[in-house]
Parts: sequence; C-alpha cells; structure tokens
Amino acid sequence: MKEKLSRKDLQQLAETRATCLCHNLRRSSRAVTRLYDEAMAPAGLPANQMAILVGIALLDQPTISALAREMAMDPSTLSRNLRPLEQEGLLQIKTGIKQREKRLVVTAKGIRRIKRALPFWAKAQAKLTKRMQPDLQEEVLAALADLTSDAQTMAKRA
Amino acid sequence: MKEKLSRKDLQQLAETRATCLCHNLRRSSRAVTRLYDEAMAPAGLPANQMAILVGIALLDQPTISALAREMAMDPSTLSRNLRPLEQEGLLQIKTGIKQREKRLVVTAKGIRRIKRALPFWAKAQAKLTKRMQPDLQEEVLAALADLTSDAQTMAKRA
DNA sequence: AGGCCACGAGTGTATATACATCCATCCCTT
DNA sequence: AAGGGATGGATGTATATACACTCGTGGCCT
Repeated sequence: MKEKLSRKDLQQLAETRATCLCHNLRRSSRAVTRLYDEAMAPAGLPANQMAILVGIALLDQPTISALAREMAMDPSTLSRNLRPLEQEGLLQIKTGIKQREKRLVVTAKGIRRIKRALPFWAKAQAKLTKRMQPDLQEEVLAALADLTSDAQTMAKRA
Repeated sequence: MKEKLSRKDLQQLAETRATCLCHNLRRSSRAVTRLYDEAMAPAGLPANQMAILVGIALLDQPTISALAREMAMDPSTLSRNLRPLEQEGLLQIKTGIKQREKRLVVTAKGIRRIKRALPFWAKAQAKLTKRMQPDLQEEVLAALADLTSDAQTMAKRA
C-alpha cells in the first residue's frame, strides 16, 4: 500500500508543487539568471559577481559577514564567491582594525568593470520588465523582500 | 576620472540593484531554500531533490531533457542532480525504447520517501505563507511563472 | 587581570548550476 | 539506402550554495 501513489496523492503533490514558493523561486531564479548572465557576458561579469561588487561599493568597506547578511547568503558561501573576483583583481580583502575581520574594497579595476557592465545590466533588466506593469514589478519586489526577511526570521540560524 | 564612483554613479547602482529581479530572486531563493531545507531535514530530502522526485512522479517516466525543460534547468545540471537520488535508490534511470534517451522512474523507496517528506513540505509552505494574503501569493506565483517563460523565450538557448 | 563566550573567517565536504564539447542515436531528405 | 543534421545524454571545468567544524580574536564579567 505504501509503494503506490494514488490519484489523490498525485493531486496533492501536484498542488503542493505548483504553489511551492521554494520550487518556483528556484525555477525562476535559474531562468532569469541565465538571461542576465548571457546579457552581461560581453562585459565579463556574471550577474552574481556584479551584485557582490556593487554590494561592496554601496556598503563602504563591509566585512564578509555584513555583506553576507545583506545578501541573505551564508558567510562561507560569500567567502568562496570572493575568490574569483579577487583573482581577477576586482576587489581587495584587507584585514580590518579588528584583526579578526576582513574589510572588502573594490579596486580601480573593479570600478572600471562595474561601469562597463552597468549598461548591459540595465538593458537586461529593461528587456525583461518591458511587458510588466510597473506596479506589478514593485509588488513582486516587495513580496520578495518580505519573503526573504520572513524566511530569515523563521529559520533557526536567524 | 574612471576609477571613482560619483554620487550619481552610486545612486544609479543602488537603484538598479534594488530593482534587479535577478539579484532579488536569487537572494530570496537562498533564504527560502534554507528554510525549506531545514524544515525537510527530518525527512531526509532537501527541497530541490523533493521537487525533482515529484516532477518525475507527475510526468510519468520523463526523459532527462523533458524534466529539465519543465524545471527550467539545464539538462547537464539535472543529469548531475540525479546522482545522489540514484545512489540512495530513490529513482531509477532506465534506457528508453529509443536507445539514446533515458527514462526516469521513482522507485518504491522513493515513493515512501516522498510520502514521508510531504507533510514537512506542506508545513514549511504553510508557515511561510501564513501572513500572506492568498491573492498576493497567487499573484506572485503567476508573476514568477511569467518571468520564467519570458526569460526562457528571450534567451538564446530558448 | 584572567577566563569564558561570542563573533568573524576559513576549510572539508556535498550538492547545485551552467557552458562547451563530445558521443551515440535517430530521423529525414535525397 | 546513405548521408547529414538534429536530438539526448555525459563529461570537463568553473562557479554557487550551505552545513559542520575549526581557529583566532575580541569583548565582557567577575
């Protein structure tokens, strides 16, 4: 009896999957990331790396933990994501006044790269949202922000 | 002149980043995935693996490509994602009638695992959407679906 | 001042993601 | 029937993601 899925089981699975925010977020994330990465390829800066660099520029010498929090990312993940950017000389990892923390800085080369990539970024953005109502876009962004903060609050590692 | 970001530059970067669907989708995706994974850990089936298994169950012996399309995932990605599930004996990869294609099947063990995980899945879902208006949730899901299909259409690999 | 705990970062390991490329198979057109 | 293009899958490589754990530092409390 346990090794078959009844019609009812299948229906519940279909329903749960169709309304699953996790699944649908991930799915959308993949498709949209591919589009942005493709659009930004000429600038040599994938979407995620752009987000990190800009995050550093906006936060003014953040620590790894601080930036990770802002990006809802695990610090260990961000720590590794910094490598390729550091290798390419787009950012610098400096020891802070408190020796245990590292301060992140965008280099001059990093700034040039950001400026080069910005138009491609904005263009991808515009292209994707062209047919979207502006207020719907705002609503979606607000909903994403709420989901992020709710999820973070509810998780054990809050 | 090129190695500094003016106030105006910073403002544009902040604006673009704040309204960037890619960045905000990825951010949300990370936070929400952590929540689901944590909730489903007792069942021994992370959210992404659950989505794959259920996808197979719902599509009735799909090929890898077919399931990848349905999940907006690159076939090579899905191909690798199947490994852990196959190792654990939750699914089987059979050669199809057309020798070049593989047919995916959920095993009896896989079905038991799905049934075990379903309540945790639904609970995480309910917990996250508790404070959300049902129509907002529907709107968000619809928007995600539209974004996914738009992004897929616009990408070169459409 | 000394000791304990919290915090920041890095590592080991496992999964997730995608592009480019290669190989096999299949289908279609001539 | 033969050849050529299309399709399905796997592999090499690089990045992305997170948990558990370890290490060093710094703040705090007595």
